[in-house]
Amino acid sequence: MESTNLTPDIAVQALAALAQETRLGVFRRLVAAGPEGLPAGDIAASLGVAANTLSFHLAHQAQAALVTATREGRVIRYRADFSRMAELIGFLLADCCGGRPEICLPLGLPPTVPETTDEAPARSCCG
Amino acid sequence: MESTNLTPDIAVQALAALAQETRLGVFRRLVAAGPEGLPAGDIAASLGVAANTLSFHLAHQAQAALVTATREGRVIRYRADFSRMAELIGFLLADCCGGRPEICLPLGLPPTVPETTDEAPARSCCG
DNA sequence: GACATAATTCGATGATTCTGGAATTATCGA
DNA sequence: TCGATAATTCCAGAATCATCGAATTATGTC
Repeated sequence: MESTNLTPDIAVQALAALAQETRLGVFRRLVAAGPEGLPAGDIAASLGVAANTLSFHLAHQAQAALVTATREGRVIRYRADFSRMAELIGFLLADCCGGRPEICLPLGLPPTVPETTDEAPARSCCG
Repeated sequence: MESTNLTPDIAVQALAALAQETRLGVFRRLVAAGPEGLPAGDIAASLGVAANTLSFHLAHQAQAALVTATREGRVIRYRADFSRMAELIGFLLADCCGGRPEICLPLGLPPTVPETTDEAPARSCCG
């Protein structure tokens, strides 16, 4: 029942896909955009970088499986892939927190599991 | 009551301090070493890199506050700083998980908060 | 088919990073 | 003080990365 854990190699790749100003900006915007994601052009405009520069970074993130791309006519829409992010965080908690994940989970920060597990508002958003 | 959240700039710095093969190797070894940490020389030997190369990477990680250094005679001992790692993970959960941290916490992975929320068992272990 | 738009790939350039040799600093022991 | 050890800083070279202009591919519209 392990949540498939990343290898260090893959973890490095995923970390590198976020460890740069433009790239973290891209990802945060995609996260903020939610399930709809954003067209590549919108991200580029929002960040003020050239379209080809953005493609360069998106390619990295797609390679790392942190984002997905779907063509919609002339537009290519990007979305954050939360499952990969979960794997990355899982790796950090497992491998970088001394075997005690709880010491790296800011106390009471996230309502890890809200009192009522029944209906979480977040559903298919991050498939 | 926010757990001091990292700025994107600082988060990039912390991510970059891990997003490289040698550096992630360093950090994982420090984590595995536990509270005792490791002398710089031991890390270098364990990773098979030159001492000066290791210093270069350790400096990055120290700058990012992910490791701490204490001199012990001729040896300088390094330790992983879990509080910084917690901040990093906190940032990722808050800013990169669509406002719903739980979707990035591999289900039932860590016993996030044991049944009793009052007393956190993990304490001074990690400075 | 011809044209316009969205995005990527190609090519080049400047900047940054990673690495290790050599020199330097700090500590310990005799 | 001298020598040995641990680690860092200094320096240079090679490699990688980030950026953007130009060309290319893919799609939609007329």
